[in-house]
Amino acid sequence: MKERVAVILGPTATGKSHCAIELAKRLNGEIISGDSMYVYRGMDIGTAKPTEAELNAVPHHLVDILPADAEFNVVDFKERAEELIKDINARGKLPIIAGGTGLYIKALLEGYAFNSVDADEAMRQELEQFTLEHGKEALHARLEQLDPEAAARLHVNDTRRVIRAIEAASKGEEINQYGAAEMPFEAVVFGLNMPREILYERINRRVDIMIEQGLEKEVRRLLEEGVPVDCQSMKSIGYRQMLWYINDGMDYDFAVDKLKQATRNFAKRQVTFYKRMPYIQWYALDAEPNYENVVNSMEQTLVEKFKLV
RNA sequence: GCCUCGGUAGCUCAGUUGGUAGAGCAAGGGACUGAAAAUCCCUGUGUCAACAGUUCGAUUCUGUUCUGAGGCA
Repeated sequence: MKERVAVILGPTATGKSHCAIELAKRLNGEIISGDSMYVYRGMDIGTAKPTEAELNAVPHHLVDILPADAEFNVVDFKERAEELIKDINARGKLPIIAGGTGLYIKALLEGYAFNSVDADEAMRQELEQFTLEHGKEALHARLEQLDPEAAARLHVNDTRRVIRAIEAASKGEEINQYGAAEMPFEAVVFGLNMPREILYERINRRVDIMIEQGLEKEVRRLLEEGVPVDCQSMKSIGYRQMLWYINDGMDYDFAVDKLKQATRNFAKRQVTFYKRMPYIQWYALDAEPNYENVVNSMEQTLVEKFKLV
């Protein structure tokens, strides 16, 4: 018998967290965050993390589990999420994954077969240095020697993926491109989306709210706490642009515009990614979404599918 | 009122010694298997301000008009 799991995903600012919490209250659920940035403590405003009250309303997992300078990746997520799903089901509750990180959720639901080669920070730095000195073509040529198939698939300029492929190949493995033959879960996957224009307006508004809530202060506090500017979390949307202002002298309003723009671009990338997840049941929302109806519909679907009482 | 310099892609501009035009940014589309809020790829038709004149042909030259900036009164 496969483990059951409900999922709510969608581009940023569509109201995923809200729906997940409502649904969890009604169906005796626990929420597993499927968001790559919610894991970091102290990064609340810029990640649009649910409020303290919301987090306490229903059990949440994979939120605030790591310091801001820690590393976290899709494999960490997959392992932890699998464990949590099993555990929550075993306790007779419903696991609900809510989040926007497409790769995390896709890898989990489709049972991605990752190879066994861990991220090797030293090697990555060395390869980056090599690229600076000899160029992207030379780096790509190295991969060509080790794994011609991967080299053919990866663009010369996509240094990040080329480095990962070399990292794996140097230990005699390849970057896998396959998942489980069939879905490892009894999953119901909901997607929230809205017309581009409306979504963009919501994003712009949400960034304005982040600014009012004190995003700048949050970033300055992280810096004071010694979080390095080049760590993973500080390169994410919101933090990166605030650093342009704080450390690089960019005009404040310009940085805020760039932040809005980056979020809009991100939302578009998310939607593109979800197109490769054909099992998503989409809810097309409008400017004033009636979340009550959406949650009712989700609840009904889950009750039928999982035969809940 | 006069003089000067402008008005070309959503924005900032380039350019055509007259043969209907191209960069950056924005935007759109796509990829994605251990950094994914990351990383990368592809895509440029627009009354060349309007009208008239010269010309085989005008966005390009000439004139007028509208309009922006600066200068002089």
